[in-house]
Amino acid sequence: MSAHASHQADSAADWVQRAEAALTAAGRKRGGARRAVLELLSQQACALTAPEIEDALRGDSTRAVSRASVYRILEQLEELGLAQRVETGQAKVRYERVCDQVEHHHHLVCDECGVVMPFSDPDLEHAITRLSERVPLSVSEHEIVLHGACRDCAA
Amino acid sequence: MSAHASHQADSAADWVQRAEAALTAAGRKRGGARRAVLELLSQQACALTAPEIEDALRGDSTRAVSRASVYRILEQLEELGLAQRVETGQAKVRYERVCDQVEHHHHLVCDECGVVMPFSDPDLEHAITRLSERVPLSVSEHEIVLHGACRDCAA
DNA sequence: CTAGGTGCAAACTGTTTGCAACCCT
DNA sequence: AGGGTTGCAAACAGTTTGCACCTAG
Repeated sequence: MSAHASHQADSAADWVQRAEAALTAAGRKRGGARRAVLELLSQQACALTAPEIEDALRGDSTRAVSRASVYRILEQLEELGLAQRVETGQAKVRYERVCDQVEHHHHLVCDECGVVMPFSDPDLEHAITRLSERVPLSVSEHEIVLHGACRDCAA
Repeated sequence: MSAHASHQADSAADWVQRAEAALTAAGRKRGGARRAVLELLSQQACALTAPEIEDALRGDSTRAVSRASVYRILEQLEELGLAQRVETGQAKVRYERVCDQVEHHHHLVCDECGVVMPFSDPDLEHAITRLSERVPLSVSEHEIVLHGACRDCAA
């Protein structure tokens, strides 16, 4: 872990190591399934779904990991802040009417009780608009969700 | 529907009316199920999931609407820009490792081919940070997803 | 030995689809 | 009459859970 040959590879290895350490610190034992998932995630440039992880590990060289384990492992990693969820669309979606009079807005979600509240912010929209022009995608929509604890739950 | 008694009610009625017009313009006929869904959505302050809509219409006074219809109707409304999807968490999620060296980033999703690409923008983060302090939620995380067509698909 | 790790299969929940009946225009 | 609209039920896909067995510490 010396120089700067392959930042990607290095940081990947570092992450696996850091993850193992954090897991141990959290009082967990080692396991082949989790090791395989960590290894796989460490080599990814971007987010994967649980089924994608399951398939990758089953089909590919490495070690096959059962569906249940994949989910349980991801849950652990998220709890320890070693991995993060990313919602990119599809399934378990909410709908609301689009109305000119109800200006464009986004959502606040309380992860405790599940309430969803709307909010809007001009600065944010402005930043998004400018950003949309510099990105390798012909942006048609955008979505922002802030997660946290609502006043009742935070109390 | 004269003055300004209830802005909420007025805009809701307007939306239903506008929706019906748009649907007719798109060559669709009327139907009781869709009418019920429009009515329900028009009265909501924020986003609902399909199951919530189904339940609300079944249990409550109005007209019960079958699951399939709810989904088909929402799909139509989305196509015509009368309703919008909002992802607030849960199901069909992607995971990626959290790594200090890989700075905080968000995602670009091509709605055509499904590719997911990462991006990051300081201005945006700044706007989010400031916003987080003014919102009725103790924000712990945020998520931004830009949807559109990637270069290949847009070509 | 003991608690955590893993696999398997069944249960759930949200979403989609095939098909027949129905109603608006 | 004709085509969009609905409902019902079955099929799907992602996620979760119960239970038995295995394994690191």
